[in-house]
Amino acid sequence: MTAPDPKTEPEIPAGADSEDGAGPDAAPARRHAAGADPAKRAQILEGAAQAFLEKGFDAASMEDVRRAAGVSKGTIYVYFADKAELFEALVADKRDRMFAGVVALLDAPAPLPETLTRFGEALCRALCSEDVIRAQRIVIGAVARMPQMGERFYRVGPSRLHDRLAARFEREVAAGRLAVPDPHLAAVQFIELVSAGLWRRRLFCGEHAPLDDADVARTVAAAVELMMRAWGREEGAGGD
Amino acid sequence: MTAPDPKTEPEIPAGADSEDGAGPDAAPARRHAAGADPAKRAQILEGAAQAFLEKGFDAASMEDVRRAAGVSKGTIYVYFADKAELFEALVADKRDRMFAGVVALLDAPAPLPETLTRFGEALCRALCSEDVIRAQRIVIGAVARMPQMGERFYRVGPSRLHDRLAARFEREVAAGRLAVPDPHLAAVQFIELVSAGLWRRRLFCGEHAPLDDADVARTVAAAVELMMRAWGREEGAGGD
DNA sequence: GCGGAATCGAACCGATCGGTTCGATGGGAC
DNA sequence: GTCCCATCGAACCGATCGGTTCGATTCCGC
Repeated sequence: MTAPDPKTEPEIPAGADSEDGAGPDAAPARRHAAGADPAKRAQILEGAAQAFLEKGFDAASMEDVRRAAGVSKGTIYVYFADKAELFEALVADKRDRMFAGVVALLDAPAPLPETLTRFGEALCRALCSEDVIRAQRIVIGAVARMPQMGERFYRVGPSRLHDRLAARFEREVAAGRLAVPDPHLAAVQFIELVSAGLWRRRLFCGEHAPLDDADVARTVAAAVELMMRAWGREEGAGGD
Repeated sequence: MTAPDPKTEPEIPAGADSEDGAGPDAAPARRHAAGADPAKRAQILEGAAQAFLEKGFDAASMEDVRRAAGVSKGTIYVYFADKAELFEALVADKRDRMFAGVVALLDAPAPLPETLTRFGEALCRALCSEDVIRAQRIVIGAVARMPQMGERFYRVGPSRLHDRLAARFEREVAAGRLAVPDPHLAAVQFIELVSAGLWRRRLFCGEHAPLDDADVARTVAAAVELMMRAWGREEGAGGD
């Protein structure tokens, strides 16, 4: 319960959690203290994901979570203090996993337009995927009651992306390949453009607004083109 | 589509509802059928706005609404079938009122950059204002349970703006003042850029991410500059 | 095989909520 | 003044939910 909790936000741990089903001999079945079995914890989180993503935070009852997770209700409360803490843990888990892959693409040595395209498509697909959209809806809907969660989500997600992309832009400017006057602002713009018209629509319309690969490709290509036309130095100033 | 729904969306009724407090002699106090008094209805909606915006859809109880509105609980259920219908009516009311003013700015006879700036700033301020942010959070959070509401919100709001701005772009292209190859896509992009980095941040971070006029001006100016540099024909191709 | 701890499972509690009911009230229409 | 009806207000109902309790069970460590 928000105690002198030592879990300082880990720097996006990429992938380092498989300890249950995968490794058959790594750490098969040690005895764990109450509420300290990572496999059990993951099992609960998985059930929570199913329940919350299907019904939302309020509508999903702890009974739903229990059923989906296949554990006893009491056990859940051994691992998590209450419903809110469980949900926050779930969000933190999925969030870190999601952004880890995307942000890495920014350091590719490829030319900027190519890197932007790859990065943009990955980001767009991630942000607009069904599960992530559902999760974001729930987080956004819960911001009023759990402000720190939304704030963290934004800081670890979009905000970090802004900074990393801005850094890449600055490198391009330094190399004389880009003429953007405000790299950070441009980064914010690009990240917005990458899902222009898609993310918001999916957020409000859900399954009634599906998106295919063509949508993503078209949107990202347009974003890259707009940026390069405006600020590119090598190939953006010509005709159409 | 998706339904032979007879209640075709009214074309944004602008302003045509004041019948209560304002006019002291217009229609002072006629006897109304049960559930047919516009003033009473507005009173309930006002209370609902207070309650829902403060606590959210689930957390706000009908008792909260009743208290804020200053009416009897039974009366509420004379005017609205249930909690969901009340909320939908509230959203429809605020939504129409909000977009009406913004969309009108697009038909101004001023030059494109000036029009875009005015339109963009008005839109950005509207979308990011405290109440609207709160309302959007609630709508988004409720999409899973009330899909048609989110869909309508998007269709009457952002989607309509896309179309209207695209039409303006097309006019500019026809007049030879703009070289954008896909006006609708550009419109989507511009509307996204207008609140780039502001709307999403406000949505997730709430009051911890306030925005002042300078933020709005800077963001919109950058959006206009980006679009005009990329596609403008008269003044965008020059230096920095 | 034994002891012990983690987990199970099912009942249980207090509180809240959406929605209903019904007699009292008060203000317009005549 | 009188009737009428929309509204009031307060109690009430059934259901759900978050969270707790506690004896039964299972399984690890030895």
